[in-house]
Amino acid sequence: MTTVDNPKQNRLLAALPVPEFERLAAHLEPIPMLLGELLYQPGEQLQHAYFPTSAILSMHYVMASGASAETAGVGNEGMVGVSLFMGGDTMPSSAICTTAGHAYRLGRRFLMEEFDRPGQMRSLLLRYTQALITQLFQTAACNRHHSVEQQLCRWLLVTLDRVPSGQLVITQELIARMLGVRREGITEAAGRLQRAGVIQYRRGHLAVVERSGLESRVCECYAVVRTETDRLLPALPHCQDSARDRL
Amino acid sequence: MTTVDNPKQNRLLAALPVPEFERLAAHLEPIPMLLGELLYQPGEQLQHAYFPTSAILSMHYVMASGASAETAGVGNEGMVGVSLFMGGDTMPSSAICTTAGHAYRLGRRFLMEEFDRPGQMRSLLLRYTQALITQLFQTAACNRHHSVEQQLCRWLLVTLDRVPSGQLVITQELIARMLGVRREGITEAAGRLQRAGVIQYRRGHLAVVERSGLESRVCECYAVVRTETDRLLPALPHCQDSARDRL
DNA sequence: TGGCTTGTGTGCGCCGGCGCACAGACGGTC
DNA sequence: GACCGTCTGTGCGCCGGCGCACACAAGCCA
Repeated sequence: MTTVDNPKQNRLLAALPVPEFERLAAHLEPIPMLLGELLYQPGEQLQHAYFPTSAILSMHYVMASGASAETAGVGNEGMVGVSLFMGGDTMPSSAICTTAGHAYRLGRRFLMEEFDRPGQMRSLLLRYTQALITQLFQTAACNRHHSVEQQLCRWLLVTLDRVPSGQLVITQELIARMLGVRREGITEAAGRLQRAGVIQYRRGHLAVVERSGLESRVCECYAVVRTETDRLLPALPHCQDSARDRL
Repeated sequence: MTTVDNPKQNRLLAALPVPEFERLAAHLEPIPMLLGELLYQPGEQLQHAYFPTSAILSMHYVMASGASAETAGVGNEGMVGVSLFMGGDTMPSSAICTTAGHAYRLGRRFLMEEFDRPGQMRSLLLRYTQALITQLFQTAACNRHHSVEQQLCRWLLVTLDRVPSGQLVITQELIARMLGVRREGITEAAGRLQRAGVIQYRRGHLAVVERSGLESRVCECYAVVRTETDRLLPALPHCQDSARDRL
């Protein structure tokens, strides 16, 4: 973790004009996020919004039967806690950390104050919410129509966009739980990808070797969400540099 | 259609305080909506927001393969056009009318003006957006884990909430396209429901005979969305009366 | 009435994903 | 180095949903 800890690695925070950023900066707390850490549970009143920089968070729904499904992932392009400014306070979903890293959190009160003030923050948060809605739309359709292998490729690509090194620390078991499918299904699909030279893995570690292999196998859903997110949210300034910060 | 045409049959419009409602009322146009009518297509800039009173609208995603899936339905509790005030203007989905009836539309400019003004409208629209997000979450999870029969029951219950008479004009073919499943799958599931005395249908007409039968077969998703929507949005005043307007 | 369109019922074979069971392999720990 | 928990590979049988094909019925129109 040699990454310089900087709120501006989050696309939303980085897009704020100086005065708004300064106003918030005093209240942003850097928080190390651990794998599996629970941010909120269904119906729980959130006390903070979380803006990931290097961490990856995930919004889940756990069914009565215990089966679960990730419905949206959140990386440095977004935040967790839309219900704070949407007015509902709570959600029937939960959020956990799926890749350890850093995030900044902002107290509920400060977020609301900034949201209610005319300025960039509100517009950014709403645009992000629309990107989130797009992701949910696409996940719903993808769950209905696409194969486990396609969904695995999509998940890998999304994760790759957030972890430029392509070195993931994750078990097949966990990926399966995120996608809401069987662990063996992931073993098989990942085996095919490995034999094709697209990825390589060993016990809890997965490396993407050939991104283009994923791109040729993935369903359209990846591109739709990515394009829409890029359309809605400003890019990180010098994003290639920040991607290299870690080297 | 003996229903009195009144914007206040829409839960969002009905919840506005008098001055805000009056300000908007001048710009609300009553629009008859026909079955199958297309409100917008992917990427198309919406010129109006639509607030259904008796019509039912549906947000869809159509995949490259032609397969489609309804991701959210919109009745008199909501509106179509969140992208207008979320700031993205367009969406990668489309919306069509699935049950003929009435809606009120509001020009883009008036909606934005009202949204930018401090008042109830913004808060209501945001709370509705959160309800929509809940619906998308649940649809994604439901598509992953639940059977066609359960999803059919869910769809019928949601529709029933919006068409209190329980007399639907719809073909199995159309239901199948909405749920993104095979027509034969609906025929089989509907056949089981009919044999159990829960519904009754003939060529393009479907009547719910015993609501409790649907409730005992449906998955949890129906209740989650309904509870959350009721929590987030104010009820229609005298809603039982308005439900009886049609008799 | 007859003929046409459109919706519905049913019977295949097929395949993807599930649930279960168990063997092997890896990588920590003592 | 031996041990053990965890992760991964593989082989079943099963079932739900798909795709296709075709028969039949209902309603519409001439």
